[in-house]
Amino acid sequence: MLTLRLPDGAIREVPEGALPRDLVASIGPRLLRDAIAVKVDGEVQDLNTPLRKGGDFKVLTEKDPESLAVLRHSGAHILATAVRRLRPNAKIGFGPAIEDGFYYDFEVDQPFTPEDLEKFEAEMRKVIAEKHPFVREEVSQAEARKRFSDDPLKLERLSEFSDDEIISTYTDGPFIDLCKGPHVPDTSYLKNFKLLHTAGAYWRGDEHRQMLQRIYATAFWKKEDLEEHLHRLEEAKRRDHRTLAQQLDLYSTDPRVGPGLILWHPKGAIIRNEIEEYERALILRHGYDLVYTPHIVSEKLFQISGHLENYRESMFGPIDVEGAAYRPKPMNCPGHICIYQSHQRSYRDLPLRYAEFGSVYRYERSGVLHGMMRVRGFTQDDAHIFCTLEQVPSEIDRLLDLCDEMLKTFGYPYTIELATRPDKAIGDAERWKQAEDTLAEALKKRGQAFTYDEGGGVFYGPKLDFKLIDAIGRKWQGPTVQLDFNLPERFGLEYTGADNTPHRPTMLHRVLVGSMERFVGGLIEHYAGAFPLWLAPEQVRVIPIADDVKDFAKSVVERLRSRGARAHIDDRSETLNYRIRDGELQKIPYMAVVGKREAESDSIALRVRGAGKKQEVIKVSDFIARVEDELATRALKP
RNA sequence: GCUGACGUAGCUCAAUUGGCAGAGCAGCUGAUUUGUAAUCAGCAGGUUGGGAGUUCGAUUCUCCCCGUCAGCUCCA
Repeated sequence: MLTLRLPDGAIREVPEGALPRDLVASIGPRLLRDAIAVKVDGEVQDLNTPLRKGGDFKVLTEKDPESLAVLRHSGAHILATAVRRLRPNAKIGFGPAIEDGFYYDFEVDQPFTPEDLEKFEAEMRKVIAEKHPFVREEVSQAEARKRFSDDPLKLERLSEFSDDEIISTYTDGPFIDLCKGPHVPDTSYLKNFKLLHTAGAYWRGDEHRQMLQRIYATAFWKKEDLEEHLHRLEEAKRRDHRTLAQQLDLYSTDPRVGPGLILWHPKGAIIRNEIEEYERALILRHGYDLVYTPHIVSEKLFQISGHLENYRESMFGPIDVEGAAYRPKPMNCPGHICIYQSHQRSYRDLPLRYAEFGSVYRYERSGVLHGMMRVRGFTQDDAHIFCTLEQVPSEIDRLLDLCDEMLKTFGYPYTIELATRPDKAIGDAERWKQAEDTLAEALKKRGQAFTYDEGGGVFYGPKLDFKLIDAIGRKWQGPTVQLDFNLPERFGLEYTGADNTPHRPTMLHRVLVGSMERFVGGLIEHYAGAFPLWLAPEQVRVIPIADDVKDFAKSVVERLRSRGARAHIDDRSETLNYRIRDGELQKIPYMAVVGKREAESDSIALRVRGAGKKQEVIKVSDFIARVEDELATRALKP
């Protein structure tokens, strides 16, 4: 007998092998109707899988988040069912639920076209209407091989099962799949879904193996949720930094320059420069020293650092200089280390914090390049902190302050992950544990919530990853702080301690924005191109209604400029409506319309971006004060 | 790098089965002097991404290269 504990504390005893369906029915017929699956001892299983263990027992309905993954996984089977009907020769790969939906991989002679997707979707609706039950069977290896004799990909997976593993198959009408489940009771449960796109995907994610055709799709319980999801995809498209950057004239690329290399236009450069100036002031306040290091350096340096050994394939090739090999730098750390080593260092010098907006070049495979987000040349706001082991906690504490201040300025909420020892790691386990604990301690001490990213650390040390959450809820890579055991060893870094003997300093790598290119790209999407005043390339556009107030308009521009605002006049001989529209499309934060009335009272009719016709007439002096205040505080909103 | 799709004026897009490459916006010139999201007219703008091939004839068909996009893989 199995003992099951229901959420209300009630205890049920059922014989081993009993079906959850029957137990749910005995709790209530209404509950059975709503039941999608059950959770036993923390594990989700479907209603028709025999119970094998006792423990906490919970019936999952549409309300439980776990049930959505079950629905989506079943959606993948239904997709495969439809594909198999229309393309009987398609070999099936895997079809799991993923974060926002599900996919299924097929091996086919002819790749899928968008028209195919429409047909598959129509066929899926038929399968759904036919209301095939998902039937689970547990079978022997031999029986399974028979059932999947025409599916080489499944046979490959079957060969990996150990003898004591349960092999289960699921059928829904005409389709059978090797699958451990769980599934919804029948195909009619899938109501709100959409096939999204196709793409190639390597079999088992291995680029040396054949490429399968993947169909991505999504599904939700409620129609509104599906629509909201599709709307979110639209919204992401609307905010695409590549489109917005073109409209706003922020950057471009040029095949003559080379793919993945960004040309910052004047307006984009203003944004970047504002960020750099802000950050420079910020880090000077936080005790950093600014340094500069060369863009190409002798390859020998990267032999010492180990970059050549570990990242050779993503470094640009050597440049021959009088017989010596030089490389564009992929990292700034070796240069900073050389500065450290330019003197003998005392414990009194530490911590030393070297910061640089360092441009680095990394070879990225052509297929991964993406706007400003993934490029071959970018500028890191890089810094390296050299300190004693004892100073690490206080340095981490400082860094957390720094990151928090910066992320608030840009209006990003964030979460923190502590990435621990990866499989491929140097240094002993003891040291890793100690370093991880140091980081965790520093976080806990200030009551900072964080999660662990097990095995996510870099080979030379654990790290803290800040994940930014943007305006439409997407996560982005934010600041990172890494502890490094490797480079101080490799370069033989030393400082003289109070005991007059040499000691090895500890090194922290940290970036705040990371790649300036990626960060600005992210900001474009976060703000949907409508930058807060301090970042806006053009902050105020002054629009004289007619030529007779042009001089007054010019004086308004001059007064704004003299207080540090980026103001321009739009005195083109276009209609007022035309110029207003242009200003809105360019997402200018403030438009100051001036006519006779304003000129006579030294005021402006202020139009705030996005506020439409709502406008107020204010004195020029008041407006300047308002702008100055907003700039000084780097206000996110007017 | 791989799979698939795409590449026509600065931008967004047209162009029957292979038959003189077009529009809107932007630009320039002129007129218009405007009270809160597109004033009117004229002009100019192209080796149809590059190269080769098939053809009487290629934006259209074939091949190679370059680039872009969706993914896969990768990301110190």
